[in-house]
Amino acid sequence: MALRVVKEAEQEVPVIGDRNLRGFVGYSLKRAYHLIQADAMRVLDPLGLRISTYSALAVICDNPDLRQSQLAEILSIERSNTVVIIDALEQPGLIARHRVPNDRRSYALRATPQGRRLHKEATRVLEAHENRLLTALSAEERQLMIDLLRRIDGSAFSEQGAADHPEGGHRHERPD
Amino acid sequence: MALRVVKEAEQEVPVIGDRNLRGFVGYSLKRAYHLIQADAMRVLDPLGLRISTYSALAVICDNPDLRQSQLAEILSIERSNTVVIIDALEQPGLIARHRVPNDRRSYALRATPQGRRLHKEATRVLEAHENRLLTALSAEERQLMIDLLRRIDGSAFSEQGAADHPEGGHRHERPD
DNA sequence: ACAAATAGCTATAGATCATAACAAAATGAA
DNA sequence: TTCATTTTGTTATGATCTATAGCTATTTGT
Repeated sequence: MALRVVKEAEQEVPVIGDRNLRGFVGYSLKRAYHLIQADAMRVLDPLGLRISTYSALAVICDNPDLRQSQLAEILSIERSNTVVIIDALEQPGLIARHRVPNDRRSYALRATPQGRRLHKEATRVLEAHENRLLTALSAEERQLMIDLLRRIDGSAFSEQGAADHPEGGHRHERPD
Repeated sequence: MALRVVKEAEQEVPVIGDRNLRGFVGYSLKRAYHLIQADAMRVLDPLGLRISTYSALAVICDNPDLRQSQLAEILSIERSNTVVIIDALEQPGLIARHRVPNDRRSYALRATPQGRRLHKEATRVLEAHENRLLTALSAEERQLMIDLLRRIDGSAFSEQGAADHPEGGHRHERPD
């Protein structure tokens, strides 16, 4: 399964692999994310959830009567993408779109009892999944990692970010 | 500017946001990766590169005469996906597929002078991009992050199978 | 009253990754 | 040698997540 060394003469490629790429945070980030994401997908699949639907369900459970735009902002995704996610949660009856008395445009999202139950179970499953994948890190190191990661995407806005990007920045806000 | 507060009476949703999701390393990983990936894509675009093609170009530059399967293994992607990436690099003349004397199945990948030049420039651009996005982290913290991340995807194989490399690397092969 | 902003929605596309199946070539064993 | 197996590159296809543009209905603000 590892690479087969050329047994013949051949040119004997001196492999240094991805050593130089490793200097980039983004590269290691990508590799680690890919591993975790694939396994999370795997363990969520039997529950009928994907990563995006689990995240949305979790936020909705924790923030009753949330609007779809608020959900989009919390998860840093586009409003348009929340629609299909919400659909996927509403269809099996995990959440419900309730009308808001004073605003007929928006919906108040609320998890159903089944939704809350599934969320609980999915959370357990995901905690087991992280414990399985992160055995190489202590609890302190995991928290440290979370803190470091959070400082990355926290600084996207606070560090004079959103104001001076006329175009081509990370878009979460439309100052237009 | 986190959440938009409802201006009217409304139900005043008490927003706790994604606090519970933040307990998962995977969630913060995803957010941070998404930010970095989007910006990396943006800065690579004018050079005609995507993240996947840059990564492949970098590995090919550092490992002359690499085979496509080896590239796949180093980058942890499927062989089938290397094909289109290699195509995208070969078409503008950044790399070339050379025939291998003793094995007519495989190709020896080698970067052209233009490929090496573009790789150098793209690397500078990406370093600037990381310096811009990671201002919240010191150099030591960035290295710490890389180390922590690497321990995640390093442990993916030592878990049960691949009793190969104790040394931090990935699974390549034995140079001997 | 009416322009502007907001909420949700549809359609579509790009990027990454995985899987299955295939042909040509190399390998290994009978 | 023959022949089954493995390896290499390849094609086709689908899943996931994300972004963009444009649309309708509603609300807001002047």
